[in-house]
Amino acid sequence: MGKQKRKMSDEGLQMVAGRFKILSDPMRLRILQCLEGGEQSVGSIAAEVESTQPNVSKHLKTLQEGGLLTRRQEGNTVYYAIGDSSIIALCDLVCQNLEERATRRAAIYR
Amino acid sequence: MGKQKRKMSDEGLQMVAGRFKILSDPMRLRILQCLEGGEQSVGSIAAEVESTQPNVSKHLKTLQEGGLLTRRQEGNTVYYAIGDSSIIALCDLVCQNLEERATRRAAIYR
DNA sequence: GGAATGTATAACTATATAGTCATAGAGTCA
DNA sequence: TGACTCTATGACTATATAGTTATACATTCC
Repeated sequence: MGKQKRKMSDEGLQMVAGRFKILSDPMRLRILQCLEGGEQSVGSIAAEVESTQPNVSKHLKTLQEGGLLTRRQEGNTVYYAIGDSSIIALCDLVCQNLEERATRRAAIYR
Repeated sequence: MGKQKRKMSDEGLQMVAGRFKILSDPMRLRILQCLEGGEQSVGSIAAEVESTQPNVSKHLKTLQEGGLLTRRQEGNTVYYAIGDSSIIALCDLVCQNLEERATRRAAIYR
């Protein structure tokens, strides 16, 4: 019968949806993009994404609690880094897909 | 310098975030899962996901406008189907990742 | 101790949206 | 035409959350 796919449980769906939800905010994506270059402090991130420190702090918490970031405190400053590189791959996949769609659409209206 | 990654534009980030947002709801994931078996009518979907017809209709609209579903009307009934199979791959990726994380965590507490 | 710095949090506002119920639209069939 | 079926939409409620401002907390340095 080929690959038989079982339906996911409600908790499973909730978890997957939650994962996507974390990635469904432009500011959080900017933060992730910002951390692609490597570990960075909160203040440094806030400056780079051009947002306020409290706002960035909240997003960082969301990302870390979701398991996407690691947190390391050194003295007074806190450094965050990407803790799950598969996330970047995921984003790239979506980007690629959107680009394809755009290209196809452009081709139609050539 | 290896692969030099350019920062995405604000619109780009918005688009990617929007894509993730569509997938960030358990009911919509259930609907997608329901359509993995093939094209189905609105009523049939509503029954399978155990929700009301108006609610399912609204989610279907969201999914279709996001380019994830195709819509086909035959007489009185409307059939939706998965229009972008890469979405399923995306969900599977996340599932896989979550399972790995769970397994790893379980291994720690063995 | 006290000032300064870096981060987290609490309170609040504004906005978005999932779900429900009622109803409109549209197609089919008698 | 009228009854019936299937889908879409409008109005509404409840809930979640992004962003802001002020402030607490913690660490370092004098």
